[in-house]
Amino acid sequence: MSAGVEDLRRELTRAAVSLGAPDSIVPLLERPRDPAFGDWASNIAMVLAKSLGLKPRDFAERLIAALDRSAAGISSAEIAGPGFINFRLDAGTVSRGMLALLEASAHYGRSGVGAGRPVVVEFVSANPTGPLHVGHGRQAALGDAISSLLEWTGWNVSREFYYNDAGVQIENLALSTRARVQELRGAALAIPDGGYHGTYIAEIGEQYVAEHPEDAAGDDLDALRRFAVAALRQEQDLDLQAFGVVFDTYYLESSLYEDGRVDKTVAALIASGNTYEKDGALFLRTTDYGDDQDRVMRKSAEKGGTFTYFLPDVAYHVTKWERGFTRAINVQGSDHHSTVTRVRAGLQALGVGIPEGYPEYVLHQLVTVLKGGEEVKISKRAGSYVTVRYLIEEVGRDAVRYFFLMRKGDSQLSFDVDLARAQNEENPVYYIQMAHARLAGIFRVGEIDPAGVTGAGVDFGQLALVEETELMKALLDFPAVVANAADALEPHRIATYLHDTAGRIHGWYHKAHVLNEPEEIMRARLFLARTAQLVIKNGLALLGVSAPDRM
RNA sequence: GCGCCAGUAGCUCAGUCGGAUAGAGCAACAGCCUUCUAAGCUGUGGGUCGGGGGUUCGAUUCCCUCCUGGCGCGCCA
Repeated sequence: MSAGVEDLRRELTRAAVSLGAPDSIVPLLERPRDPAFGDWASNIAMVLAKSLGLKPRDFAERLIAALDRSAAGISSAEIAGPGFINFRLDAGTVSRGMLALLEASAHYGRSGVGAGRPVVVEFVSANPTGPLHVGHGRQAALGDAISSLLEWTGWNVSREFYYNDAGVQIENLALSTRARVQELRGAALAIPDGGYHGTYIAEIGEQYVAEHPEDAAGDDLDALRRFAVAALRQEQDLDLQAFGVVFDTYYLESSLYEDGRVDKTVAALIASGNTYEKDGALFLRTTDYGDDQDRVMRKSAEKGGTFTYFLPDVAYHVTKWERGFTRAINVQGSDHHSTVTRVRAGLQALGVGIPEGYPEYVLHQLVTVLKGGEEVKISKRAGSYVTVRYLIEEVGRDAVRYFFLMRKGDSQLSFDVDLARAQNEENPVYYIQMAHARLAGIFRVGEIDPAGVTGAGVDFGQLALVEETELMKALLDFPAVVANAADALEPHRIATYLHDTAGRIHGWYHKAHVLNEPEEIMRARLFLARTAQLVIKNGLALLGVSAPDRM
């Protein structure tokens, strides 16, 4: 956590408890809006005063009297307004924190609350029926950043991609490919209902014929299916590569059928007594677990007698648990939010000890794409949609990543392609990268090795500008920001923090010259430049965005 | 009809466990380059935090209700 703050929190707790507060009290410490108030503020006196039968300001006074300032690492504590207590950290606390920052360097911001426990983060999980579209892009950026946040807070993360390579949609893919193959031979195009109309299917059809001259008519549906799936998987892999996202595992839906897990799961659910048959179909009593209606697991014979999608989904999540992932996070589009209750219900119905909130879900709102001032409809059927690859080629990987991460997942996102392209010079990601590049420029021009900067001999008294003290405070906040963002599974907090911190760096850079200043000043400012650079670089790394030394 | 998400400056959005004068970028206006990157900095203007009620020392934040928008509610996946 932020250097000094935990000491202050601990000492504040001790003092409050000694005055009669409950042991469980955790004082809230926050940055005052106005830095003139101090470094940290607490409302603890207002929270506790009533239950202790005191006026807030009176209680605050006793609390301050009970504080051991040196243990708390503060130089002053003042009562303000209705009963806030404003604290100022002593100089030693700040300088120790800054030295610890440099010491940690590339590791600064990491913490160990995860204690090496395993967590599986599932994201993208696109069906192999087309290239990745802009919605997958948001999910890829979000899932990867959440994974990084968890890694930075000590979790043992596995990034997983679930492939729906079984079932109706793959059958439709095979049939659509066959229709294209037959079209090549002069037949009228006959794409089935629920099939795929995109022109990329035609390209796959051409490749198939070229590589399978023995089946120029497309009679072998099995071979067509395998070929099309392989081709689209490769396309998606290339998309992910271009985006810089690497998965640890790919889990195939088809394997759940092959190894009997689907059948086993049905049997277990029936044995649990949570199912019933109606109109020839097998239902699971999901209403017992909060769903608004019971769901079909296996269709009636007249509908084919096959399983609905959600059964293999349950079987799949059982494997996550059995593979030792006591924590599982699914990143999905909000259009799938109805599956949340269902999957959890299925896992609970099995009664195998999986906790109620398993898996956790991060749902993001959908992305609309604007182009030429008009919304581009994302439709696989019509074959018209904006791909991840296109966005990357247009505005670059860093900008795409940052755009997808700068907003809360709960907010709808409208990605204006023209604007993103035209915005090249006013893009927030460049603003942040520029802060890093400017700092790197100081070392380059001064011919100083940034890695050689040490805290030795730095006189922190030289860093007395408001821009400098405020920047140091921001830098010392970074670990707490990372921890909070990881806890909330909200990478946009890192983006917001970086933008704010970059602004402080630009302001400082403009005001405080570094090179060719008197020795003491230059040494202190080089130290600040180096530490600020590290924080920006670490933060951008968390988001999967590069931190160039020169722009 | 029911469920989930959202509604904050002209636009796009932040706002942590309820705190002090609600913030940033873009857009607008006025300034700043012989010194480490002007992809930058400084300043100005701009708000019924969707409406109404409630809880309390205090509500953008919590509760209720209504309005608006997106998504979902299938023996599709």
